[in-house]
Amino acid sequence: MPNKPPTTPRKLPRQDRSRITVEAIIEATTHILVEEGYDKANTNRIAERAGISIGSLYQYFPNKESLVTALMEQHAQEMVELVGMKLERLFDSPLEIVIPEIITAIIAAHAINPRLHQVLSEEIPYSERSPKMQQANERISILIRAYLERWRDYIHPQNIDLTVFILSRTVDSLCHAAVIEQPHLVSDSQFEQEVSNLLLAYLIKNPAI
Amino acid sequence: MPNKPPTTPRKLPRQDRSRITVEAIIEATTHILVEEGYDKANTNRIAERAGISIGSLYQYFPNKESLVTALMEQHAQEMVELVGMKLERLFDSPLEIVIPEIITAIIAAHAINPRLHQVLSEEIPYSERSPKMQQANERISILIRAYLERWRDYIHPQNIDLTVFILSRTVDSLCHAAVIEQPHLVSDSQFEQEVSNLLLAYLIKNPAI
Amino acid sequence: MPNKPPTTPRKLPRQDRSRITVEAIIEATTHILVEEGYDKANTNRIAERAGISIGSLYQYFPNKESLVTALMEQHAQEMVELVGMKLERLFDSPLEIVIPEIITAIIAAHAINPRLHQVLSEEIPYSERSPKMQQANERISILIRAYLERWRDYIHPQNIDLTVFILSRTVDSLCHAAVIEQPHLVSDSQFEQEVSNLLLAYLIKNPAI
Amino acid sequence: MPNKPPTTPRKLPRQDRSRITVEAIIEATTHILVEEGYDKANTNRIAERAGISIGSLYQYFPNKESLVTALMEQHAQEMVELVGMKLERLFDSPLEIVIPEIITAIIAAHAINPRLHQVLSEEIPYSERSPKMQQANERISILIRAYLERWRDYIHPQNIDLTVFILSRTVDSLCHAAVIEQPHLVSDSQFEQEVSNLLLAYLIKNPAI
DNA sequence: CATGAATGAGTCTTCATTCAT
DNA sequence: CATGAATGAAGACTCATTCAT
Repeated sequence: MPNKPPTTPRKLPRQDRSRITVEAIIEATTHILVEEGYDKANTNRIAERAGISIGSLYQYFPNKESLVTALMEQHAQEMVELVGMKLERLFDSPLEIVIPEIITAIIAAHAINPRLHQVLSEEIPYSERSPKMQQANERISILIRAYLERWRDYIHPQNIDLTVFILSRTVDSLCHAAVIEQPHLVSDSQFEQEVSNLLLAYLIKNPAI
Repeated sequence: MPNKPPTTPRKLPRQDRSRITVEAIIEATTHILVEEGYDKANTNRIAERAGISIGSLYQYFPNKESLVTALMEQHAQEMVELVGMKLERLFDSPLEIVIPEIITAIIAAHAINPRLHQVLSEEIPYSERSPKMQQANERISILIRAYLERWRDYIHPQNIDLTVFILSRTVDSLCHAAVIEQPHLVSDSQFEQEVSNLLLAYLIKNPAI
Repeated sequence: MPNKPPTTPRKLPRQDRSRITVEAIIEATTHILVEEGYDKANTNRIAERAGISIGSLYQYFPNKESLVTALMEQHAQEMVELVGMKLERLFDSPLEIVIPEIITAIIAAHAINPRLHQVLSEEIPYSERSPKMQQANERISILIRAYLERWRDYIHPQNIDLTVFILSRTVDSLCHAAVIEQPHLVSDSQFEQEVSNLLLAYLIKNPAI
Repeated sequence: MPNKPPTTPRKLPRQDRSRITVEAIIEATTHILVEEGYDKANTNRIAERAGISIGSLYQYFPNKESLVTALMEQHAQEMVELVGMKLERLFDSPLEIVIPEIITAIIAAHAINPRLHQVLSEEIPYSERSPKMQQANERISILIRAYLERWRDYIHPQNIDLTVFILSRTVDSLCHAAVIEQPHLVSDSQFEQEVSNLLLAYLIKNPAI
């Protein structure tokens, strides 16, 4: 296997001017990705859109891939923080409270820039998923797992790892698909209600629905 | 908007030799896509792998996109047939029978060539999803809908369209993710059991689980 | 060590048209190298000069380096043939005959396109010397060695390997430097005479000069 | 012809700090050239290695070429001094003493940093040879010439200019090639002996070898 | 209808050099 | 005088597509 080029940003911006540049690059990458899609996007246009020279772009990002990676990691980080914050605050709240809250939050997160999420999750080759993203997903799994352990007595399925997998995948894919394919569902509390029902019916021992 | 190039094959192969050529091209496309991924794949290599000249490839497919589209449509068609066959045969069987059967079948379909399914669903730009695929998905939805209507009295959720959406998405994404990320789950009947539980618990009125 | 890109031509030209193209590329490379030097030379200009598109150039040569390598190997091959032919024909002639003949021939070879030889030997990074060139030099050494063994009884120095090294280096560097730095020497039989004297005085046992 | 940029250092370092900086730059250039070769070397990395900013580098050297030129001139100067010192001290010593001494000294000079000498003599485009270097070579020729004149009566070849050319080229190329291609020869007094024999046999009238 | 040589627009990336701070 | 962010021309190389044979 050839040693892959790095995807970590080249240098961390110290001065204010640089930080502005890096932000402009990220913003431009987002914009171009949203407007053109992954494989029509090109670094020259990104630089142009960012209002900087192509050389400056390469001062901060070693290659095209690293631009996308930065965006994906940023998104993954936001998701970790979102779920983390919710679960921390609601650690002692029962499933009936937590599940709808998280669904609402994740839909909201996806709805901020649906097209970007779509490009990021549907068009980026799997090979560009960075270790940092794996870690982010890992951390989310750990958070969910801890919560499920806390409420184990009230939960029907016994294989916790499998449950974590099913939960996280189901929520993510349904929220994603809703935002992309059925945007009208997003503003519809019925959708959130039904997804909650799906998960609660599965999870809860002796459900009283 | 620039008038997009066609994605339908240029001519239907009437003669045997042509059909063989087309099949070779499809096979080669599959192979290259699996080995290299979407954006490392190129038409010259596909032609080479198919054992024909690049010129001949363009005799049958007007452009690169149409190759991928053909593959995706073929796959979509297989899925329609799969679900269609199951539901037709099991139209009068209750959910407890149908759901596990379909899950098993879909997992099996994904497991035939997991990497191909991955490339097809994760790396192909959305713009290349053809109308035919939409129709295929549509038809699956119609089949599921019909089945759910048939068993409406035993089903808890009332918004059938929404239920179809949730069902199809959940099954597809879980099976897909299982095959790709947790291949060990595939040969594990527990996984199928749990996915069935997830859906049955949601769907069935007064479940007796 | 990263796996270096290949320097062998991509495909051997089968059709006449292709052979003409390859020849045009070689000619253009020579021309550009002579006119601009190694690091001002660029593939786009070479293609332009060859009257073909840049794409065609890359059909036959996988990268810039391979263009130069082809030229160097061609030159090395010519040198092997030159020395080989001379030594074969003159294998049984004494040093007093062979040395001047070879010097004359090598000067003539260098004088055909002095600037090209200069660029090839002075500006090409050592790293681009291909195995084939090593072999060519090796073969020349073997030829010289065989000749020296044949005439061993008349030769003063005893360490043949060292003598081969000294001989080949001296002839090559003097002829090269003469053609480049003192072109007026080239048409001057005195120069050849003196170089011959240098080597003969060294080699011949009990010289009668 | 475009007016070529200057290759002389921008300002002579009067203050100590400046001289240290210039030396650091030269050292860094040497290091990068040795490690990376001429055309992988770049000014940013040289500045970094020198521990200064790229801006400061351009304070002392007007362009990349001038860095290399400074190095080459330094090297040429060393060679002049080396040969000058030897010939001055040994001006009245006969060839049998002088030739081996010079060969030993030149091999030693090449052996200090073989890779640097290689890069300097094999990879630097001819266009970057500065007038100062020509002068240095000129001065060496003058020194050798003076010595040969002094011992003219004992020397066989009559054309002194040609002899100077042959001598200097032969010594330089053999020492260079030995150090680069046959490093094992360097520590071998036999090599020096043979090169001496080569030259002495040529030069000395009625040799008594 | 097959071939495959040819095309060239398009893309990533480098690096010598400048100049505002 | 030092800094290092910014510049952008330039160059290597790819690949979908065409078309003469």
